[in-house]
Amino acid sequence: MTPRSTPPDASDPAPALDGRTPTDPALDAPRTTVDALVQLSFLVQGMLARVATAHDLSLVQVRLLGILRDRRPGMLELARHLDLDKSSMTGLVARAEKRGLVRREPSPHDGRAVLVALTPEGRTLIDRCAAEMDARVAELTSPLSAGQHTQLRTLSATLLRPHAG
Amino acid sequence: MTPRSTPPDASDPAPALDGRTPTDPALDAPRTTVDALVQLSFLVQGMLARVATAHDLSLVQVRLLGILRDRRPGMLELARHLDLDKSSMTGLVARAEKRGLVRREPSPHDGRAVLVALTPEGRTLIDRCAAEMDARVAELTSPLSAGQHTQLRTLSATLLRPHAG
DNA sequence: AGAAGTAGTACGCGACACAAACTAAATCGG
DNA sequence: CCGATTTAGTTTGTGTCGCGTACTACTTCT
Repeated sequence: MTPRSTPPDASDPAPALDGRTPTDPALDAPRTTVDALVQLSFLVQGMLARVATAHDLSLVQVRLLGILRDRRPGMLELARHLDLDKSSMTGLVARAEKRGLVRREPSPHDGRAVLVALTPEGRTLIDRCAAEMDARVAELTSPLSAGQHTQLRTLSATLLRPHAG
Repeated sequence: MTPRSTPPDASDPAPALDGRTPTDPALDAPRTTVDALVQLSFLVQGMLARVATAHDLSLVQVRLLGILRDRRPGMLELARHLDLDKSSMTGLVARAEKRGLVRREPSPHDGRAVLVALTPEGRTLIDRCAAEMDARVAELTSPLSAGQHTQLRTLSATLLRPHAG
């Protein structure tokens, strides 16, 4: 009864990659680990997106402000963090700037570069938004026992570790 | 050494809600369960999005085609599944139709309704795409032991159950 | 038959993302 | 020091996406 060393279900034919919640009345638990991860990611992202739009922000803008909480990067570094083209940053930052959430300042060391920083209004907004997101997701995990919390953190760490960078 | 009964970290002040992978060299494991879930969701969604764009599809289009794999819903039902406004469906389906991935047919029972179905080309594409997504995410979970696979499925089921519907 | 509800579309708007072309500043090789 | 190259960022144009509003056509209720 040794656990087999191959993942038990990676070749299942029809994973639920559409992000919908199955409507089957009885057995709607994910049948494969892949399904579990995909469905979970859609659930979490949906929550985050809902909170973001409640604050009149897109998810990308939340990520932008979130990065700026402890950094003052240039446009290119921002683009790398957000996995966007540099040309996409211009509009993104411009819109945030027009709303007074963000400030552009010239780099002291590089005449080409622009540093992006949170304004006090931006900080207030992202803090409020992050707190609410935290609350929502915390509520999601509330049915878990303390041991399950630990399990989930451990599993996530294992999955995230090879992708740090 | 009994595990405490309160969730250990739900009130941590600064969760990494920006979806970036921490760049700290040493300790980059998520410190809270919420962080773990959020980071994981961004990682998975990023993978799915990359595969989708590799097939010249958006994530929403993949979800659309995914739903149609085993259904032939009307526009309104599609909108409900995708959490979109019904007016957003028109364009979405129209673009997919223009690419020959999807077919609109009148409902036999309701003169107003339109049923949306996959074309053979659409089925080929979504199958290929889903298989690749499955492979990517399966690769992500490959460092997990068989027991950890089960753990993750169980945890996900617990988290997803209250949100089925 | 007439009133009310429902399914879908049309249109206008803005956000978002990319690619390609461009400007300006830094850096490199000689 | 000077020209060539690289780098940071913007501009412009195109297309997707999503919403709200208004509209049409068909059903359903009474």
